Amino acid sequence: MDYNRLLRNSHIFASTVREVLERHFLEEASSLPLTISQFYLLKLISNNELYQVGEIAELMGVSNAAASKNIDKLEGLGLVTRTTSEGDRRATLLTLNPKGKRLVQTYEDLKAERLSPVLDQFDPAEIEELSRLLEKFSAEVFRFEGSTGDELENSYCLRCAVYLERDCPVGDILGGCPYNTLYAAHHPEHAVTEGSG
Amino acid sequence: MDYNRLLRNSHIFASTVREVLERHFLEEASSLPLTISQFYLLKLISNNELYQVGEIAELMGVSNAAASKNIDKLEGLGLVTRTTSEGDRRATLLTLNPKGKRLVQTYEDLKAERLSPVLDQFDPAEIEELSRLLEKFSAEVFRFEGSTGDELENSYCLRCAVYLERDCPVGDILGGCPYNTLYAAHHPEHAVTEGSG
DNA sequence: CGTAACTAGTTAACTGCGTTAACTAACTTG
DNA sequence: CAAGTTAGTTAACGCAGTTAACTAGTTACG
Repeated sequence: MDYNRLLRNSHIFASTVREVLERHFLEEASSLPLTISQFYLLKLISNNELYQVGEIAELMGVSNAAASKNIDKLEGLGLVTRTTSEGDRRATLLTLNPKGKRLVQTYEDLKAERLSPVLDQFDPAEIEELSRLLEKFSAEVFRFEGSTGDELENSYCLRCAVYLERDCPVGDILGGCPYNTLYAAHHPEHAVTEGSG
Repeated sequence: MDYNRLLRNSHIFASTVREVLERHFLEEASSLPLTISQFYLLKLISNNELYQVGEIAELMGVSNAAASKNIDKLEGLGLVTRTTSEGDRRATLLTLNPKGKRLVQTYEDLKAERLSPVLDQFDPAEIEELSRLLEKFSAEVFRFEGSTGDELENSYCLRCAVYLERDCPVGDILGGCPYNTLYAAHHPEHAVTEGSG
């Protein structure tokens, strides 16, 4: 049955992404005992240095306390550095150490290398179509979730900031993705204007 | 860039499946404090009663101890019942109570209802194509993982038994999916013969 | 047959990551 | 400048997983 087949393949795909692309490739790229979450944190900082602890917590969908403890660990491993912000001395800014930069790069390189033969099995048109359908499915799910009465904003965190581009339709439906909001705050000169989604 | 777009959409899709279809729909279907894993356990039993504790542990990719503790919890909630096997008095067989059956059914109904308007946004041909591409991607990832020297069998658990059909190409590549193996043990009369893909 | 080796399951001690609540320090407001 | 707010850390706890030790039942074989 089509419906069951789609559900099964969706589950298997989701598990494959998490277990192989996210967990296993990370384990291969580094012998450090990092969880997927901790590596996300690293990637977030590598995308945009000078995040504050609270911003990181929001992008990861966890409490400040959890973010702080994860940062303790990454700092202990020599991957990131805390600096007190000059402008607001309560705030702690995060930067990536060379060791952290190298780890992120090693992971990205390994993933690209491992995925390359996989993607070679697909037509470019198939890749395009898969991308489109994945995006459409996610967007439609949230569109209808939003119409069942629940508050959509802040009720889900897909931890998508790690991969997010500024014009992400799923993020838009989710009620202004936090990445966009923070990006706008960090780069006021080219904030995403509303309605551009 | 195509590659990044595919990675981003894959991550978002994977998170959507996990956070919405698996976690949120479950929370909506029941106020019981069940984790996704504990609900999988319930679904496994609902697919095939009389599993043993160790079989459940293998299908879920966790230790016997963890499976046993999860069963404690489900038993405490009145969802499943342990029975000592007649044939082998060391073994504990698991059956679903009416309350457990109802919970699984409520979740399935709710998921079908919520997904129906989502799927209406797609052509049947698009659904078909999405299913095919999801399956192909997962299968190709594991095919190449298998060729990098690591032992494939037992190194990943996608917890796919919950959704698995008997002829799953991903399971085959993973080195004989545990579901098939156990299915054959439980139903020797129509075991999947090797080479049947 | 009867002991040795194995197997199924549970329990105990521990780890790791999350939570909320309490706290400190710094900033803002009037 | 005192009152209230905000950023971050720390403490106490919960929950799900692990390995190791244990109990009880089964199998193999001298």
